[in-house]
Amino acid sequence: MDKARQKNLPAEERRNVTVEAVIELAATTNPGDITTAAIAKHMQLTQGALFRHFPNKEAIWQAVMSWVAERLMSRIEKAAKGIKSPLEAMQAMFMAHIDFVSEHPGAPRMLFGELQGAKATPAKRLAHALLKHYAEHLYELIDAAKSCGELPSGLDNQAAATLFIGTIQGLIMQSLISGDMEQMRRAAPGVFAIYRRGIICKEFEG
Amino acid sequence: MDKARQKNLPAEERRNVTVEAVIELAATTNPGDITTAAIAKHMQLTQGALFRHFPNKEAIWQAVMSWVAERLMSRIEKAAKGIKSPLEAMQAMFMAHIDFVSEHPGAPRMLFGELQGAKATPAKRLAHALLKHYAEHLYELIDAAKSCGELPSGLDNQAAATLFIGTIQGLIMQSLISGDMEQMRRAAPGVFAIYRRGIICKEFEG
DNA sequence: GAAAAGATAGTAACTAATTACTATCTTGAG
DNA sequence: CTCAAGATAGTAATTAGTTACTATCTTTTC
Repeated sequence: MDKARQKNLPAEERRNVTVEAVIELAATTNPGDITTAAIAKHMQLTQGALFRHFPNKEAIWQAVMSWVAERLMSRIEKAAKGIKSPLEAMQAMFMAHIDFVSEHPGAPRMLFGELQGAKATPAKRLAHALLKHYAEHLYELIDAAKSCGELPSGLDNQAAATLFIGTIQGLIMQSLISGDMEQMRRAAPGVFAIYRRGIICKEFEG
Repeated sequence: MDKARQKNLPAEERRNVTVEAVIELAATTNPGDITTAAIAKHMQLTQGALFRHFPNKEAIWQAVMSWVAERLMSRIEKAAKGIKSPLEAMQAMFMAHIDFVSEHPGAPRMLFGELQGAKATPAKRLAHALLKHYAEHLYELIDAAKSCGELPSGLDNQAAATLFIGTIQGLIMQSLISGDMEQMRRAAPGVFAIYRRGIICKEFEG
């Protein structure tokens, strides 16, 4: 089980362990402050040994972003799958996302940290692709909901999608700040209920 | 005007210029990557000279956080002042906040960057205080809105406040990611409209 | 025994902070 | 007013400590 403390792991396994180590470290450490030495120490390895499996630090971050993108999207798509009502699917997607980040607090921190950087690293490109993929999925659901009358056709698609993602990002931010990831799980249902009413309700315009 | 390129500024003025330099740098650079050398270069000063006005780097960050807290809160309070309707006041507050960060993109980056750090620096304490102050202001407005019937008494106060702040944070995040601060200004009204309907609307429960 | 994985011991570049020295401004005595 | 004396602000060079990365030797595994 605890591959992290094992020695002489095959290369691919070692790379996986490295990615997990980074995610774990990112849960409590600012991503920019995570050094290769800290990563190595966390997996009971010497610092130089890391470079047997990654050509440079950037490659490690790329691997981490891939990990996050794959796991997050698969979780979300699995959650929404098979739900006929688009609105219900959106809610399931929302909750699955919250679940994921409360299990892996380091994941959103890596994402945000990477996206905030000015320079266009390969890892940043991966993060961008993830977000784009996410938004497309959302647009489809919103359009489907309009088609079947679950959402009013007059709803501003972009605002609705922006607020969906923004709501999650806001929840994450506030949990990161308070240091309590459970807070996010508790607050999520009430917060989504407001969002839901906001996009459904046709009244009170202006 | 351009005090930044002037030499032999009085100490207080030089400190102000330093804070502004940091905010400007933070607009395009990850706060953690801002070095004292970069700050000094941006104000046409030698690196060592900075430490004639600040005992250490942490003191610079403290000064920056104070700057952000003062300016942001004064803007918001001024915007809400004199508006009788609590709901209208909330909207004015929202827009003032968006205005502020689109003028000073570095400000939220410093805030988030500092809050994400694990260790409790003095700057982080300032950031926490700002957020607490902000939330209190919000709670008062929500309660007032309930009292005068603008918001339903059944509304979940905490969820409403969380989503208010979260919505802003989400908008900021997405603008930071796209690198276009104007996007935030454009998206803000539509996004707030959804939020507004969400907290007003009593229907569609469950 | 050969190849893969890890340990050890570096290096060059960078960072915050310090220091000895210089330039500029301010002030008060003659 | 004037100009020396002190105060203030800035420079250039240097420090100790980190960081990503590398070269070489050792161990493990098949």
